[in-house]
Amino acid sequence: MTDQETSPAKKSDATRALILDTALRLFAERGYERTTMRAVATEANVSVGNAYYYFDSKEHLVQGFYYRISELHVQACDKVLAGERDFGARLRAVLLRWLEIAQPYHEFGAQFFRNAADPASPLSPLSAESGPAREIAIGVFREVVDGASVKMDPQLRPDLPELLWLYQLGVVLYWVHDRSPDCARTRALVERTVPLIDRAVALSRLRVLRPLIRDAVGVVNDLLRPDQSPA
Amino acid sequence: MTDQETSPAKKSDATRALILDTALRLFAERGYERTTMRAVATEANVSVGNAYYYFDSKEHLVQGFYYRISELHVQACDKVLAGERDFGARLRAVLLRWLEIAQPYHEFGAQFFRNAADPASPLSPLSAESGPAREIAIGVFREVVDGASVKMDPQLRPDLPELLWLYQLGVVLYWVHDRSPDCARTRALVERTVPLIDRAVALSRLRVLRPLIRDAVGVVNDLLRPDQSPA
DNA sequence: GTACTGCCTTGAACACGTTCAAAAAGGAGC
DNA sequence: GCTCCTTTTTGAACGTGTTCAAGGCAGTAC
Repeated sequence: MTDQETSPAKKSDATRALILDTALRLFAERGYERTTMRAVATEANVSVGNAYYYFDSKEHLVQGFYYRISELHVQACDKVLAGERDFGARLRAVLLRWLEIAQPYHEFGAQFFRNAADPASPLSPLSAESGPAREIAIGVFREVVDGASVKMDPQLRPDLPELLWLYQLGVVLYWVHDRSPDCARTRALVERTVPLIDRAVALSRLRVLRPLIRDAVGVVNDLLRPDQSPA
Repeated sequence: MTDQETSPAKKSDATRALILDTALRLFAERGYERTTMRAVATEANVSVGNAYYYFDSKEHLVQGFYYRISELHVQACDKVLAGERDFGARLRAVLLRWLEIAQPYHEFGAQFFRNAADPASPLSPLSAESGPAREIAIGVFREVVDGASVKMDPQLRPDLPELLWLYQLGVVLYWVHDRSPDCARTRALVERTVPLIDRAVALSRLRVLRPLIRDAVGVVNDLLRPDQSPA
């Protein structure tokens, strides 16, 4: 229940990293279910118990995946966002980039989200333990918004990155279910919903809509803030 | 992978029902994880193997829960919806009623949604196997819409029930995470989001919003229809 | 050197979901 | 009654995640 080694990293790190790398490789190769802890241990040349010394459970190995994807995504987004100023185009690029990066882990992604949906799991994107990774992910969307030339309800702007992150969560959920070749359907979802969001954001300036938006943002702030919700 | 006894019900039904009842009782008493198949079998006075003769897996026992809740909810909604014509009030009543009915299974609900989020699982609310139960659930929202005196974009009306069902899925997801006493936070979420939806539906008649709504409904129809999406 | 202390490593053992070959219990036809 | 076939029932055995008592293996103090 404890031991979230994010920065202190006391325990010998070489072995830890070796085990994690081995696990992620096997997950990608065979999928999550078909990768046994015994196999991970054997391939990493350690004992089963030793793997459990570094990772509290098989699920905890998955968190490495979450971090890795986030890192790669942030890197990739820096390049992708460089020349583009249009909000919709920026959002689209960021989402499609994520899909590309995560593609090798597609089958495995199902298991990831199975855990993520379990509130008891430390892997839930809303859990305190996922806080740092979540902040990074939301940061990408802050970048998308801040670097874009787009007019919108000023009340919306500070919270839009978080809302976009929630939207991405939805896209990922769809992606996880997606069995179409090369996940074409998920890409279609992005292509069709990004313009909708783009237009909705622009429309947020309409006077009639403002009170609605203000209240909606209020609900998100009061009840959906990860740090205080709902646990 | 087969054997979804929904209507044919060849196998002796008494034993099957006994096992299911026992399981649901134990789930409610001890939670899902702490209820072993051995315990279910013992309490139901059958052998472990026999339980597996009637239910392909422990997860399949959970589907019984899904059906039971749906049934109770539909029944309860008939009464609740009788006198009320206001859309917001109807929606609110239906959602709050669900929370009351599901309350005894709150801890267990976590496990339910863990399964539900797994696309490979037959328990996913979007899966073909959950089709009948889903239709019933959406039917409740159709009833909410049809019996309400509310003006809205006519393009929206046919799809609104399904959208509301998706919204309820979100509420349930929140509820599953909710650790506040008596799930007060989830009830607060309902109290605050229902008026928002009520206003949003009313605003759907605005000319400027119509194209946006039309396209959004189109996306839902093309890409979120359970029967063809995304699998 | 020896002893102590704290980190690391081990693999056997445990718990629980699941499978399976075999046996029991019905039932149909005679 | 007996035979043959299907449905149901059994419990031992298997696979896998996880735990744990025991044992190395530093490094430090003396």
